[in-house]
Amino acid sequence: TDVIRVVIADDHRLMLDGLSQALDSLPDIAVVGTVVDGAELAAEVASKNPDVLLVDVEMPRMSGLAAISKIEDLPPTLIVTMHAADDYGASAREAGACGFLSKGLPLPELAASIRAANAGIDLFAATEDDLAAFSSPTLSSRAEAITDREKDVLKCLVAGISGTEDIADELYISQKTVKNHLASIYLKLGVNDRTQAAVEAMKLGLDRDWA
Amino acid sequence: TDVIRVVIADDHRLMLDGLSQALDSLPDIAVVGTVVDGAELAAEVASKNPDVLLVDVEMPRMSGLAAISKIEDLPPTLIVTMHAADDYGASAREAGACGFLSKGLPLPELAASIRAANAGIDLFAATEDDLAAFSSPTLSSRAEAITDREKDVLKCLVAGISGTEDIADELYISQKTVKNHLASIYLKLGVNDRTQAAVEAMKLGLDRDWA
DNA sequence: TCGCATATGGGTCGAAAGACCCATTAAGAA
DNA sequence: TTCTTAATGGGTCTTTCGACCCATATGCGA
Repeated sequence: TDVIRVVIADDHRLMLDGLSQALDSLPDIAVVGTVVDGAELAAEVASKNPDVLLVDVEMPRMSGLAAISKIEDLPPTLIVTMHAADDYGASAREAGACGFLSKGLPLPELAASIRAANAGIDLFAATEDDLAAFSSPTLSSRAEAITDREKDVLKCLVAGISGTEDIADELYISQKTVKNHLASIYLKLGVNDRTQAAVEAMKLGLDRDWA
Repeated sequence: TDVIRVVIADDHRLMLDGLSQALDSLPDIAVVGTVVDGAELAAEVASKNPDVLLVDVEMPRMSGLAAISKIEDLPPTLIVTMHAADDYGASAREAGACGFLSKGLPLPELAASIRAANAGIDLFAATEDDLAAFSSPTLSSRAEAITDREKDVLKCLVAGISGTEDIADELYISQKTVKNHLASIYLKLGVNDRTQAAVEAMKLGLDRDWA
């Protein structure tokens, strides 16, 4: 599995920059291009050839919907809007979009939607259960085996709680149990000590993605 | 100088999450709290005690301006808005804000504004030149003091070389010298062991920036 | 019902880490 | 020149870590 290449269009730089960096920090998503104006979108898509498009409806000069309807070979496209209502829902579908999202959505759900769109799923027809399947990043296989409690221990590590006793206090378990979880983490991540485990966890983005 | 602790209020989760992560990734800014509703802002400010507030004007239930006017001991506060115009400029100043920004602003300029606000500067009275002084991150003074050789040791840590002996072999120095460098790193980063040092190094972006 | 994995816990023991004391050399800055 | 700092090194001591052995309860799926 390769990273998902995304192009974002939004006239608000703060939204654009913020989203870019947030999505880019996910291990399985790469923002390969951004535009502040619907009129530039077609050219950007042509040159960058992204896997998924993220387009704001409300844009000066040319609306998001008008912009995407001008694009040939439109990649899976998600429309985002300020407004909660699906005022544009129908027209978004007509324009060729495969999903319609509110900016009120939490970031992890946007990420899930991007992964779903990339997988060719029509978000208009999808249920929440369908989306749930894409909620976690396509993790490296090793990390998938990490259990909930082991994640808690890793979270302590990246939070600066590195001593066995401190972790035990934080999680309300005995020091022995902490050691057991750590030993099991070492096995699964292929490392030898908690320092390497913490570094691996951060590299895999485990400090951002898990709940 | 310590990191600038920021609380963000915005009803759009995407904006909130995106901004949080983007700002958090800067070495000198930490997002310590977020609220989706103006009504919750006062409580969050009271509990988190941030250095700077970032507040969206447009919010349901309680507007950003109404929210901050209710807060006692208001920290330096920046108002952000969707609209380019300074429709609210005057009222923002009245409400106690020290700056008024459009969401059309690029992220680096927002960061500069946050640093300026933290320094007690009134953005309403500031010129572009004043802002320029804050364009680069106030390098966490702690990290500045890290010497070349200490950086080498940190690089080993984030590269998965965590054992004293392994580091010594990698750098062609004695184990004792490694321990000395580590001890000095702990002092400068304010941590107690190599695991926390590795995590801090990655959070500060030291794994990307140094040659 | 019979596993199997998860999560919890115990103990022992050798190796490693970290805290404290210290010295020497070389390079710059005052 | 003198003073500071970085970088190298030594020794000792206590605490912690990680490896290995083990047990018990729970829940879930075959």
